[in-house]
Amino acid sequence: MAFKHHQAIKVFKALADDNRLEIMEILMSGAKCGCELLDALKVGQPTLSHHMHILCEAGLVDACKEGKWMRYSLSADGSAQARDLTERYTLSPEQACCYLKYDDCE
Amino acid sequence: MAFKHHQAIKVFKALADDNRLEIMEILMSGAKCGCELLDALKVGQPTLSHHMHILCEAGLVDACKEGKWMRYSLSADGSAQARDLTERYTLSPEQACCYLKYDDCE
DNA sequence: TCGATATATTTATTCTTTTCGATATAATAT
DNA sequence: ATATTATATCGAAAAGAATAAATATATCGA
Repeated sequence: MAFKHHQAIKVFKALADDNRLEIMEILMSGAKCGCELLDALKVGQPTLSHHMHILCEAGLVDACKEGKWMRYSLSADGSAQARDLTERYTLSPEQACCYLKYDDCE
Repeated sequence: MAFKHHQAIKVFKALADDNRLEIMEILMSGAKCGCELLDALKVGQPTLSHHMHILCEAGLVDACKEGKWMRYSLSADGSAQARDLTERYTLSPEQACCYLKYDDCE
């Protein structure tokens, strides 16, 4: 990949899927293992594994092995990065007020 | 589409592409017409048109016709929504401090 | 050690997205 | 009117992502 906005794409892509957003929402109530997530979603086990991989690669989710289980939890760093990236690529409220809008537009 | 997280997906998908992030960045310096964007990117005109459609549908960009040109500008509302959505699906700093992390993890 | 459980990997399939070429529309200038 | 410029739409090709079935690995309990 020779993307100019490499990390941003990784994070936004990770968030651009229904199942993965559902996973993020579930993990907000606390860490979960794969089988708990599996119960909550309508996907097969290999598919879940794939989604978790993408969320972890993006840094949004931390995973650690606990015996037989994987313990998945939201990453504070990843969350902070996602917020930073969204701010970087959108208009801040301060910018917005100086941002002229033509009268005959909209 | 029967997505549970419909609007979030639309916004994150819109942001999950290198060319579109580049467009967002360019528009941060002020409104532009299509041909200006075309000069700055390495894509053909129909492709640019497609990307602008996606950004507009997501609400991130406003478009209005000015004679022969389209005038594209960042949307303050869309930007605010993108920030809200990112916050909704990630751990807030306040949550983070109450979010236990196991010692033997990481 | 053997069976059961949790997860990952591989492979193939399907669905979606990106891109381009060709063409259409619309405004402007000559 | 006609040519030119800016943009949109259509159709197809190519690339990428999501899913599932089959299989592999690793841990735990009997």
